[in-house]
Amino acid sequence: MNRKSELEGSIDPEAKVRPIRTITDLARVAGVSPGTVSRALAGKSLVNTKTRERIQALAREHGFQPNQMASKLRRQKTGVIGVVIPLGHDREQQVSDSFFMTLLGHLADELTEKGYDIMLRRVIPDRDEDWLDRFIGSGMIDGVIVIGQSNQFARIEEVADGYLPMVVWGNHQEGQRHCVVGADNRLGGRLAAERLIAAGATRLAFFGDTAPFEFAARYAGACDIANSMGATITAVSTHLSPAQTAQELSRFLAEHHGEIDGVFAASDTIAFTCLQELRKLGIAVPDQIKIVGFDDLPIAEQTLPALTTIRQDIQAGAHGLVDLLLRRLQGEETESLVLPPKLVVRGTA
Amino acid sequence: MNRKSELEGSIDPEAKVRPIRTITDLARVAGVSPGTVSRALAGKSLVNTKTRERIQALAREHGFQPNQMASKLRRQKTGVIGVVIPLGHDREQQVSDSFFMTLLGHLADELTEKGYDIMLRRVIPDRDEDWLDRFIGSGMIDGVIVIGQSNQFARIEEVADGYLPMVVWGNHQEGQRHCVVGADNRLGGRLAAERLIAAGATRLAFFGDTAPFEFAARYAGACDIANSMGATITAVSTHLSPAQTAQELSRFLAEHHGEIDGVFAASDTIAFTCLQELRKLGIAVPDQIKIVGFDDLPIAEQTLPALTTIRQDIQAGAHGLVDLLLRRLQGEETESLVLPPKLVVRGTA
DNA sequence: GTGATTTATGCAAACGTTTGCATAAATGTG
DNA sequence: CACATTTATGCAAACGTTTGCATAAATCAC
Repeated sequence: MNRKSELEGSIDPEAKVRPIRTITDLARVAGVSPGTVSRALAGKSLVNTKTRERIQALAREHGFQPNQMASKLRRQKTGVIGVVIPLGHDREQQVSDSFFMTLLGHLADELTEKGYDIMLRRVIPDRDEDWLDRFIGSGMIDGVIVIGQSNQFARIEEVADGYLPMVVWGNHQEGQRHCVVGADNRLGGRLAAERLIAAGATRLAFFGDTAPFEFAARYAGACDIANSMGATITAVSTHLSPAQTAQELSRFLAEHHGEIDGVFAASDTIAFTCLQELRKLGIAVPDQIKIVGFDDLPIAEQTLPALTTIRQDIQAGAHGLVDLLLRRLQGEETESLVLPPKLVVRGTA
Repeated sequence: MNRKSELEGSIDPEAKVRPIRTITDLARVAGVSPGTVSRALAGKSLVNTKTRERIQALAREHGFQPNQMASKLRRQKTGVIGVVIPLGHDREQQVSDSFFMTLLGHLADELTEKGYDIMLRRVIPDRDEDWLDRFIGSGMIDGVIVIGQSNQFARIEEVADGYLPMVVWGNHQEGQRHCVVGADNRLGGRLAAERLIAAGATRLAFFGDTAPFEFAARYAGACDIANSMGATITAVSTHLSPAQTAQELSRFLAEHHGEIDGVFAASDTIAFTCLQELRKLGIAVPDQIKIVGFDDLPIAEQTLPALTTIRQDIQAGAHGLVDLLLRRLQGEETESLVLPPKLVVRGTA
C-alpha cells in the first residue's frame, strides 16, 4: 500500500485518502452549504428529495458520519442513557453477580431497540459521595437507570427531587420519592417462608446481608409469616463476595445446622453456595434442611436437587425500567412499578 | 414551593435557583475569566494556587461541573471506550451469556480504574453491515473493545487496517491483522479431548456451533487429539439460545447416546444443559458418558457432579484487553495476547 | 531603579454541528 | 405579466469548552 506516495500527484478520487471529516467538507464536495448537508443527513423534508439523496449517497460513499459530540453539544441531547451500578454495601464482584448481569443484558436489548446508547458506570459510593450527581451533571447522558439501591437510598431520594429522568431498580418503600421498578420483595419473602413452613420447616434461617433494602424487605416478609405461623427465624448476615459467603455459611452451618430446618436465601447465588456447603457437611436437602432461593436464575433448575425459589421476571423488569424512563424523558411523572414475584417449587423445599 | 416568585426580588444567594450552568457563569461569580476557571478546574499549575482553590471550592459549592460534550468536542478526546458485542451467528440471548457478562464485569472494573467510561453497544451485524465503522466513526469513543469475533472475522480485519485503537476478544489465527486477546482455544480443545480419552472415552462428540472461530478452534484441537489417539469425534451443531440448545441436545442424545461415551461441550453453559438432559434420560455421568466443558464459570463447581472443564482466566483476559487497548491509544502497535487455558478436573470426566 | 525573567490572567479562536431567519428560485393565481 | 405563495437553499449565530498567544503584574538580578 503506497497510498501516501499516490496522494500527492493523484487526481483519481478513488485513490486519495478520505479528506471528508466534517459536514463542511462534504458540503464542499456536494456543492451545497453545510446547513443543507446537515438537513439532508438528518433526513429532513425541507431539503429537495433529489439533493438529499445525492448527499446521502455521497456520505455513504465516503463513509462519512457527522461528529456526535458536536451534534450532541448543539442539540443539548445525547441519546445516551446512563446505567450505573452502585457497589455500596459490598464492593467485591457484585457487578459480576448473575442477577445484575442478566438485568443489564435485557436493558441493553431494550435500550438498543429504542435507539439509545448505553453508558455503563460502576461506582463505589463509599469512596465517592457525589457518584450520582456527577454522572447526571456530566452532560453526557439524557437519563439514568440505577441498578440496585444498595445502601444509597437517602442519596437517591435526594437526587430524585431535582432530577426527573431517573429510574431505579430496587425495593419500593411506602412514600418514597424516587421512581423504582422491582419485585415486591416483602411478598416474595412471605411466599418463601410459607413454602418452607408448608414443607415442614419450623426453625428458619435467613441467609444474606440485610442492609440493602431489597434484602431487608425479603427478610421482613419472611418474618411476617414466621411470626404468624409460630415458626422461628433468625437472620445470618453474609457478604456478597462468593468466597466470603461460602466461608461464612460454612462456619455457621457447621456450628448451628442442628438448630435450623429451613433456609431462606436472599438470592439464588447464596442458595447455591448454601447447597454446596450442606453437601460438604453431608446434610440432606430437602430432608434435613429445606432451602428456598430468590431470583430464579437460569441455573436454578440445573442444580441437584433443583432449587425451589422465588422468581423475578427480569425481562419484564428491564422493560419496565426503560418504559418508565422514556416516559420521564417526556416529562411525565411516572409512578413506581412493583412486579409480582412467583414461587417456583422444585426440589429443595 | 414558590421559587419563581422569590426569584425576582430576592438578593439572598441561598434562595435563588442555581444559575451556574457554564464555566462562564462560574467565572462571573468568581470574578475571573472563563479561561482561568477552566484551568483551575483542570487543576493546572498555571493558575495561582489561591485562586485555583477558591474556584474549586466555588464549583463544589454550586455543584458545578463543566459540560462534557463541549469539553470532548474541543479536546477531540472522549475518555470513553466502546464495548461492542456483535451477535452474529445467533442473536438470541447471547448478551446474557454468562461468559460474556462476566468478562464485561471485569472490563468495567479495569476501565473504570483507568478513568475511562464505557459505552456499551449490542449490534446485530447481519442486519447492519457497518456496525463497527459506525461505532468507531461516531466520534463518541476513543477506542473500542469487541467482545467476540462472532462470524465477523473478515469485517474486523478490514477495519483493523485503518484503525489502531481496537482490541478484540476471540481466537488468534495465524497471520491475522487485528489485535486479539483470548485463550488458546485449540490447545484447550486438545486438553479437553486428552482428558476425555484419559478417562476412558473413545467415541467423542463435540457440542456447539462451529461457525464462530473460537468454537471452531476448540473443535479442531479436539480433532487433533482424537485423530492421533485413535478416537472418533463428531460435531453436533447447537445454537446459543438455551432453549434451542436444550431441545437440540435432547433430540440428539435420545437418538444417539449409545454411540458416544464422551462429550466435549463448547462452553460450560452447553455442558450444563447436556448434564441436565443426560440426567433426564437416566444416563450416568461420568460412568456412561463423560463431559468436559469450557470456561470454568463459577457455577461449574456447583453442579453435581461438578463439571470438569477448561478454565479461561477471564480476569486476566479483561486486564489484557484493557492494557493492550491503552497501549494502542498511545500509538503502539501491540501484538495479540494468547492466554493459556487450564484443565480443571472435577467430577464429570 | 532599570531591565530581564517568571507567574498569573485575559482574549479570542477554534472544535463540528444544528437551526431560525432571510433570501432566492420556482410555482401558482388572477 | 405582476404579485402572492410555496419550496429549497444559504448565512450566521449559537452550544460550552479548551488553549495558544499576548499582556499585566510580580519577582529578581545588579
